[in-house]
Amino acid sequence: MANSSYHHGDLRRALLHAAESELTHSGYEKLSLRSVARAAGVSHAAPAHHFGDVKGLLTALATSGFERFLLAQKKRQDKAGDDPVARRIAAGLAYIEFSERNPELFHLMFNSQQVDRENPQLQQASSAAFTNLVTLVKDVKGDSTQNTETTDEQLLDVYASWAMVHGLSSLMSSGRLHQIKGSRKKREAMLQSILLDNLRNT
Amino acid sequence: MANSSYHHGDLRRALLHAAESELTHSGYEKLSLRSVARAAGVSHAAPAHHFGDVKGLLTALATSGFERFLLAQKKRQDKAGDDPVARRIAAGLAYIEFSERNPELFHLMFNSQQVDRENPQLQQASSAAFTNLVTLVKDVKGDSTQNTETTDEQLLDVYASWAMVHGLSSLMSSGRLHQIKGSRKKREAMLQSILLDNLRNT
DNA sequence: GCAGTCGTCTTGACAGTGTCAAGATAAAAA
DNA sequence: TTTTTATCTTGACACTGTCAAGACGACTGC
Repeated sequence: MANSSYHHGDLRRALLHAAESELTHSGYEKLSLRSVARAAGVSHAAPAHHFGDVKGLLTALATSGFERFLLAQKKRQDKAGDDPVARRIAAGLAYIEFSERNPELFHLMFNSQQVDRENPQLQQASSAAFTNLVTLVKDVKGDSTQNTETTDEQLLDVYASWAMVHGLSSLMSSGRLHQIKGSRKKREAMLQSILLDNLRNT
Repeated sequence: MANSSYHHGDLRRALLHAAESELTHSGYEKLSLRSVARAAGVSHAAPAHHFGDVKGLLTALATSGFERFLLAQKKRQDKAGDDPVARRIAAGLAYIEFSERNPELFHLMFNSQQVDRENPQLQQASSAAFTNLVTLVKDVKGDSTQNTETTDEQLLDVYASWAMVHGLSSLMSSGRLHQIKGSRKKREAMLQSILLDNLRNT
C-alpha cells in the first residue's frame, strides 16, 4: 500500500525526488534533511534509514546526476554521427547544457565536499563518464586502437579537452560568460567555435 | 587596549583570520559563525556586528581572496617579462597555483551560493581580476589599442582562454587530473604545454 | 575634567538543524 | 499463527544562525 502511514512503499525514490526539487529550488548548500522529509510527507528521521546521513543523500543525488549526465552526452554524440570531431563537440555541448540546466546538481557533482567520493556507486557513475570522454578524445586523435592502455600523452589531450569543456560549463552555469547569450542556437555556435579551436591542437 | 574584554581592537581582522583558518581546515560548507567567534575568543554574536550575517563574512572572505588572487597573477606575469604569450601563461599558472593552494577559498570565490555577488567590494575585486585577464588576452592577440572597447570577438578569445585556465584550476583543485603530478616544475611544464596550445588558435 | 553619545561586544532566547536511541507498526518468513 | 525483520515515528540532544536587550568603554563636545 502506498499511502498507509507506515511503509511508504518507495520512500527512497520519493525522498530523492523531493531532494532534487529542493536542490534546484534553493541550492544544495541549504538543502535540509528535515525539509526533504517534510516534502515527502514522512517524519524527520525517516531519511536516515535509507541514506544514513545527509552526506548519503547528497551522494545518491550526485550519483543519479552523473548517470543522467553521461546519458545526455551519449545521446547527443550518437545523434552527431560518425565524425569523431563532431561527436566530441556534441558531447561537449551536452556537458555544458547539462550544467546550465542543473547548475546546483552540477556543482554538487563536481565541487561539493559533502558527497562521499569513495562511494562505489558514485565512483562507478563518474568514472563511466570519464571513460566515455577518454574514448571520444582518443577517437579525435585517431589513435583509438581499441583496448590499449591510455598513454600519458593521450591523457594530456583528454585533460586539455576536458578542462575546456568543464571550464566553460563551470563559468557559464555560474553566470560569468555574459557575452555568450541569445538563442540556444546562437550560444551553441559560439561554444562550438571555441571547442573546435580547442580540438585543432596536437 | 587589545586585550580588555570589551573592544577587541581589531576584531574584524581577527575574525577574518580565524575564518580563513577554519576555511582551509574544514571547508567553507562547514564553516560556522560560532566556531569562528570561539577561535577569535569572543562571544557567539560578536561577528554579526562586523559582518551582519554569515553571508557577510563569507563575502568578505571571498573579496579578500580575489584581491590576493589578482596580486599573485600580477606578480608572476610581471616577472615573466614583456612577451605577451609568456605573460598570459604566467598569469594562468598563478591562477591554477592559487586554486591548488587554496581550494576551499577558490571554491568559495567562484561557486558558492553563500556569497553576495552584488556586494560592491566583491564586484570591484573580482572585476579587477577580470580586467587584467582581458588585457592579457588582448595583448596576445596583438590588438591592444589601449583604451578601445572590447569587441565581442575579443571577448570570445578571452572566454576561451579563461575557460581553459579555470577548467584546469577547477579540476586540479578538486583532485581530478591525476596524471598532472610530480614536482612543481614538472606539473607546470605539463600545464604550460596545454596553455600554449590554447593560445595558438585563431 | 566631565557628561553624554555611540560603536563595540555579551547575554539570553528562539526556531531550526543533523543525529542517535527507543519504540511502534506492518510486511514477510517460519 | 507466531516470529522475525525492515520500515517509520517519537523524543531527546547538542549544535547552528539570528535577533533583542543590555553592558561596557572609547570618543565627543563642553
